[in-house]
Amino acid sequence: MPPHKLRDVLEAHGLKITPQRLVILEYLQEVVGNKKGAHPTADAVYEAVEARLPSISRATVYNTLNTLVEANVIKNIASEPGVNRYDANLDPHHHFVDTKTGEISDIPWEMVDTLCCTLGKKYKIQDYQITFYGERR
Amino acid sequence: MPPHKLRDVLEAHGLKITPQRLVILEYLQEVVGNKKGAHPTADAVYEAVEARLPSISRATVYNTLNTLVEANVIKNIASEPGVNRYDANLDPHHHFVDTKTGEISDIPWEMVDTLCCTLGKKYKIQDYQITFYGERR
DNA sequence: TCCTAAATTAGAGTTATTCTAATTAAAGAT
DNA sequence: ATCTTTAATTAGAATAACTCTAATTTAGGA
Repeated sequence: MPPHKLRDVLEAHGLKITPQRLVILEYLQEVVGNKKGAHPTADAVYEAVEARLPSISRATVYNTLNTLVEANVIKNIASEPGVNRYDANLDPHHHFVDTKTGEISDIPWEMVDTLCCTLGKKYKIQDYQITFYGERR
Repeated sequence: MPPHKLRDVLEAHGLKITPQRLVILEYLQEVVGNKKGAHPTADAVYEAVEARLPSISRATVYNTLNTLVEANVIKNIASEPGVNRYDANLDPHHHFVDTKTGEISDIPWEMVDTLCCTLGKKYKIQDYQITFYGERR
């Protein structure tokens, strides 16, 4: 995604445009779809952006990630217990965790047949996330 | 579950029977199905068992929870990013996270209609977990 | 009862994340 | 273009979650 587009994304969500936010969002966009490194942890984001903007602080990375999640610019995913990962892919999708390698990949929404629901009577579902655990063939 | 049953569970999985393990497993079994406190974090388990066995160490709680997960006596659940919760309910089920209150409840397997899968060709699925986010009606 | 491997312990060490309070910078108004 | 205000950024301290270490205790088989 070109830089002016990134700016538009931030602006559209009422967020101030700063070099730190641009570089973090740029990185998150870049890794979407990568075989490795998609769904980075906060620390992985810090490592990556620190190379591009050496003055950046850890606190800024954490703050920015939280801000982006709250503004619905990125998502926060719970793929593994105790681990906090981020994902700039907002297309509806699920996740597949390779139990051998730990690699996490996206499962397109359409790949999983309609899932429904004796559920709607008791709960108002805002979102749901399927996490598959297994091995690639 | 009566104490001798708990012993049997540990024994059946090749684990030594210790007072610490009994009290931790007992607690985990007790809270299954509770409206609040089911799916406790390690710290919540520590707080609860420390009242019953004041000499118990945090390290033992962490070690034991890991041991029980590895022995498939309990499960480790990834309901929220960055949070590690434990669940002694081994019946197949999914989870519902109330986005208002944070309360986590079980969704029985049958409550969700058959979910399948253009998936089996590419992936060998060992397990999957659906996490619903929303509000109770 | 004895023996040995495994479990438990307190506390130190790590890692992940948040807080604090001072400094800097974005962007609307002049 | 400059000023002003408010929000963002910063380094480092603080906290939380978890693991490691090395000494001590204990379960359970011989």
